[in-house]
Amino acid sequence: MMQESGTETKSNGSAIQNGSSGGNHLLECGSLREGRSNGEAAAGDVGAADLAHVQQQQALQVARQLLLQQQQQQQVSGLKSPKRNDKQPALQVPVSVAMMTPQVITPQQMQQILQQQVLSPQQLQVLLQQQQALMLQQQQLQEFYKKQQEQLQLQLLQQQHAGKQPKEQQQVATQQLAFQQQLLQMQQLQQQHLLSLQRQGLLTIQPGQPALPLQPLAQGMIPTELQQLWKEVTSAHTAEETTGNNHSSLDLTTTCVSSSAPSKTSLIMNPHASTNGQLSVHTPKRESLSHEEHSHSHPLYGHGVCKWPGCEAVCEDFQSFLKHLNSEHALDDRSTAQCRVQMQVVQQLELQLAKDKERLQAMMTHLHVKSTEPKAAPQPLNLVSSVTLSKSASEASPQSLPHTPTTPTAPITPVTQGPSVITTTSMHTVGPIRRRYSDKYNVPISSDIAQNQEFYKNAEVRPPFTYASLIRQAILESPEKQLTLNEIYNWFTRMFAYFRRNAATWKNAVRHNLSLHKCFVRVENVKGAVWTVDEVEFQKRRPQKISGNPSLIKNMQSSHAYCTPLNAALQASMAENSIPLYTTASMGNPTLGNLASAIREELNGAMEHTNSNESDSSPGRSPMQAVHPVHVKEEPLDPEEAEGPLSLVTTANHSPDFDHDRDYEDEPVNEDME
DNA sequence: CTCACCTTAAACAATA
DNA sequence: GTATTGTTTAAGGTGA
Repeated sequence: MMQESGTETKSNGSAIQNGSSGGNHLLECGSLREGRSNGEAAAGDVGAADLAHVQQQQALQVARQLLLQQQQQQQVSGLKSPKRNDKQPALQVPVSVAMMTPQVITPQQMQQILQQQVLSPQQLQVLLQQQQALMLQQQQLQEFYKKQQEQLQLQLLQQQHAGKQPKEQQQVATQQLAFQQQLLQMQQLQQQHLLSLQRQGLLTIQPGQPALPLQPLAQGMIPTELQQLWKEVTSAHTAEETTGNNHSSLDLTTTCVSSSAPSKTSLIMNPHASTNGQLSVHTPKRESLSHEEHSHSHPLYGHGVCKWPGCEAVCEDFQSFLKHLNSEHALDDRSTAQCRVQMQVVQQLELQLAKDKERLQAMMTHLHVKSTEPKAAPQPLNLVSSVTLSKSASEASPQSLPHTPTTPTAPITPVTQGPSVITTTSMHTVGPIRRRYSDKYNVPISSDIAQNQEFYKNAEVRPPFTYASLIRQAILESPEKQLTLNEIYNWFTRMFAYFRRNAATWKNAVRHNLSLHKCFVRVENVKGAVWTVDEVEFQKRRPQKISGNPSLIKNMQSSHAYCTPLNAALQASMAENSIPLYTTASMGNPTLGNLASAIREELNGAMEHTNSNESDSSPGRSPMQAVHPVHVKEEPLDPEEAEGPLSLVTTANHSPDFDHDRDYEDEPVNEDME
């Protein structure tokens, strides 16, 4: 205590400088307005998902053309074997522009929003959710990718065992490489586009981030559409097949002789190749025993249906499936072409996976989120910008260094671990900048704090609540609904990393608020004095502000609009990959589940506010969760209290969504009081 | 512009 | 005497 106060007083001067009110308010004001306008602007992009979808369609079209173009080109150029993936004359320039547009949306929106640097917990929640969704996406993609690989390998080996020349496979692989080259080209073009965006200031890419420029990699096609493409190719094949079989019916097959290297590389590139090879050692052609043994695990057979891409023929049993496989999917041009397309699908998925991984990493990097231990984490580069705060390094939260949004941050600590454990400590924030939305928008403080508990504990984010609200929350969380001043202090420091520094300032504010507001009642105790909350008094000041105020509702909506574009982007991102929208419940991580529920709550809250004015004063699930009558009141309430809107209190009941857990390191509150 | 609210700062007194 | 607690005033910012 003595120590603390010592540092307090000592640090007071500089602390005040750092957190000088004038500058703070300026910043706050700026960020607030920016945020709001941004939110509104973003609200206009609600259709981003649709737009992205349309663009995806366009991109698919272009991709088809691209494919054919490539085929023709290869036909023309004869045996030119595309070995190098890095350099290739650009031939489909406009294509990639079309293809990249959809993906740019998401990170761009994110960046724009993130540029404010003042992230409301909800925003962060959405971002975290997005990250989690991406992880799930990747998992699904990986599974899908595995399956495709298995199919592919099976087909290849089937052909091999059929005794046909390896030339076909070489062709396949060569084609695959060609396609890959094109994808790489598109990547490059996208990177160029990204860079141009960066130059225009549309994107803030921090120089220290190697991952970010790779962020929007080629991602034109989504698996379903690739499947569609597959079908198209297949049907085209079939059509031509009927007409004449001598000529290779598909352009794909006619080209590319070249060396055998490509086929190898194509196999090498796939980590599953070996296992798949093992798996498919058994020739489908021969109805061997081994096949029967593996009948249950045959990648091309499941649920009584042939899983050959585009087939879906019903096979009663495995035997009939084998017959079907040998008859319908024998080694011919069509199967070869299908196999090629399948390879492309796999390649595309691979790229997609890589892209999403990088995107995820870039997102997290941009958010300065580290999954590593906060304590060992090296300070960002820009820590020099705030030498004055270095004294706080000894305090619990080392990351107390504000930085400007434009400042390049940090040695990028690669986010290797799963993002589920997101330690946001590094999102040191802008200490003084704040945004009080919850008080005004009636976002329940209890749920906000509960759901963002870890966030507030680790990140030096100023909670968007007034001191009065926080104090009240602290008191209401206590078992006895009463706290000493010191216990209130402790609650602040325990719950919020932000309040682990500049103690003199905010402690003074706490005391000031306790004394100033009538809603805080000081109760003499045996051991001293405790503070309680007069809920009626506390609620009294709210109605005038909130109830039915259309502008407030508008604010509520605009604040809600923060989520909308992000959700749209999330959905767009999922739509990109034809991955169904995850229910938040499916997210295993409880923290993210909380975050998701927070989002839901916010949405619901917004709806409530737009729908009913009555619930404003005690909105939803009672914003001020526990409207417990104060246990003890020594002094009679002010006469005006009698005329207070008592109805406000009626709806409230104690919802123990944030139960007094425990770790009150402070001595328990004295129970007997005067 | 006004008003209410909020934050920060600071002076001061009472008390442990 | 010092630190803590509590009260009060003032100044400045924000948003309706």
